[in-house]
Amino acid sequence: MALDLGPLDGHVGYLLRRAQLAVFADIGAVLAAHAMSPADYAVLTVIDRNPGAGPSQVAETLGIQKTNFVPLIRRMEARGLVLRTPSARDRRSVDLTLTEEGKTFLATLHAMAQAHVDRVRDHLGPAEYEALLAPLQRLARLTRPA
Amino acid sequence: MALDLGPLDGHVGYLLRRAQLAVFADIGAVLAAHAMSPADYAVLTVIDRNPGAGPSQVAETLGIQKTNFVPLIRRMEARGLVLRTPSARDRRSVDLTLTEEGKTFLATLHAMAQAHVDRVRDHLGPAEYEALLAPLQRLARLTRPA
DNA sequence: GGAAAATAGTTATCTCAAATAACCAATAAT
DNA sequence: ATTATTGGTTATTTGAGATAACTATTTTCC
Repeated sequence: MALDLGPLDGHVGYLLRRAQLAVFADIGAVLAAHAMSPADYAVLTVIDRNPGAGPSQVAETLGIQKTNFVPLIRRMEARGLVLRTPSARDRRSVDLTLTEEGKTFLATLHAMAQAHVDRVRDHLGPAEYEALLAPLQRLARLTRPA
Repeated sequence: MALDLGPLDGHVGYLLRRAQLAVFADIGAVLAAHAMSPADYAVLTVIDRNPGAGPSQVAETLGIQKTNFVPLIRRMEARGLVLRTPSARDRRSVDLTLTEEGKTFLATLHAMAQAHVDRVRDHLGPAEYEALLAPLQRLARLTRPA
């Protein structure tokens, strides 16, 4: 049924895309059960680790455009997971923090994410899994120099 | 400037997404200079390797929905790169082949793609690059069992 | 001290890839 | 022969991500 991919199945870009789709299909389905997207999960995680950071910082860290960040963070606020409080230092700015509910919710998300990562590691085996992470991190960092 | 990613920077899914974006930024820009998308390139490559295959097969092989495949292949046809001829065996079906122009064009695309892959390999070093491919292929294959 | 430039947040809008639904003609299945 | 399936297509929707433009503040620096 499947045709010959030719040089494609040795191309990093092609493989990265297909691998990413496959992995996101799994984690995406898990998160969707809680009405969360991978981006939502990432945002909560970063806010948890950097309480008081502003939208621009969080968005830039995750490679999200600040303009697209607005509806996302508003959704999180509306769900009672995130607090947007005017910043004391800079009256233009907003401090983002997780609510208590946000923190406990994120904890369950982390557990699910860990289970997902375990599935991936099991599928690849520990050695290949470890071999995968370093180059991915190296490549991922390429985005930042923007 | 960049905040703490917390557990995120060890998560395969997150790293895959960022790495894929970084890599696609490079190859995408290269291809865009010839008014091609990565998907366009992949389609030409598969047709070249499997002359006479039909739209459904090509689309499925690449994980593209057949309905979204239509405008793409029509664009390639309009550019004189692909031939859509009625199939002899099955009168519903269409045989896809590259035109001569399509073949020579694809050859230049392959050269550019190879230069891109070389850049990535140089960035990672040969060892890490090789270590990356196997697990990616394993993960990419997960998509197929659909 | 004050004009000019940069920054934080926002709204509104656009583009484009991917998903859904519905359909026809032809072939395969029972 | 009737039914189900398959290959190709149209039309439409959804959703992510990009662009433009604006306000209010803060920073820069002459």
